[in-house]
Amino acid sequence: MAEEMLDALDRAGVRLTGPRRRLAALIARREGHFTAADLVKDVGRRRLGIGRATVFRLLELLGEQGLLERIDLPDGSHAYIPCEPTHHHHLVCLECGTTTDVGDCGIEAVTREAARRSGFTIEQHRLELFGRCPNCSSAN
Amino acid sequence: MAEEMLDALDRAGVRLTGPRRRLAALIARREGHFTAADLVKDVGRRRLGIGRATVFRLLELLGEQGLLERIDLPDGSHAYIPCEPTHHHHLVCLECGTTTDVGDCGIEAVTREAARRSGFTIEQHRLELFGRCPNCSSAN
DNA sequence: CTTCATGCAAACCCTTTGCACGTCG
DNA sequence: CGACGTGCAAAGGGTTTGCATGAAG
Repeated sequence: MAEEMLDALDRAGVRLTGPRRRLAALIARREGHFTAADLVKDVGRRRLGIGRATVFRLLELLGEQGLLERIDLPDGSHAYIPCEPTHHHHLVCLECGTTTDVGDCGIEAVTREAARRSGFTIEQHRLELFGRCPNCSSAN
Repeated sequence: MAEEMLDALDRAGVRLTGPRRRLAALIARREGHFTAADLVKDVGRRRLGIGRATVFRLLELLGEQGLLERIDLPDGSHAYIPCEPTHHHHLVCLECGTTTDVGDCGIEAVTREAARRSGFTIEQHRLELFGRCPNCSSAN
């Protein structure tokens, strides 16, 4: 997973520096969504000596490559989730933070219908689903 | 429109003070989405002597009443749009900022399908559609 | 060796909070 | 009059930027 990221960065023509390798490893070992602050904390805890700026810069790079997506949590804060660079939507567990991707599920039809009703030309859409993952639903 | 807001605030038991009346008027005369900063600028331009804090506090109040919704633009920034206090989704014109509400459009089926595939229990969803409104599509 | 990346700190937003004063009902 | 609302300034997060130094190819 970390390799996948590094490969993509390599293909994008950016340098595979030490900080980037170490950060990619940190991201890969995360589960579910995480915030930039989480990563910055990880970096500090492990005394990796990587600066805040570098963290944000790598998050942006990975976002451009489609390996990371920034989502907006219901409380308005931002989080990142690792994902495949194909079109999809996110399911976020509100309890443990786990995320899953789902494919189309018929949303095309919804956007077509909305376009018909409104007269808009729809260019992009964002669908985020929040709830409880199988684990957290049954634990409850 | 401003009256609608004031009525709702009244019903909610908050005081209809001068600053709140003036702010409601400013919001009512806006078209499409706007940011908190936009409102703060309006306030300054007209020398209404209303503080930043009051703007944010009213935005929050109106949000609680369901008359205003905070949406996340594709660039990650936050904006507010006036809307009806019923469940719906937003269509945002990327060119002029106009917004429209659309009702269900079949999204229930989509969430059910996503739940089935993933095993998640879905508690809330957010769908935002971005594109061009009839005006801006034809002008092009 | 040249270009690109880094760390640090400071700068910048955006939003919230504390508090003394004003005002609505 | 008493509770609630206000403006101001300061504090607080999160994110970006400027710049001298360091590493990659």
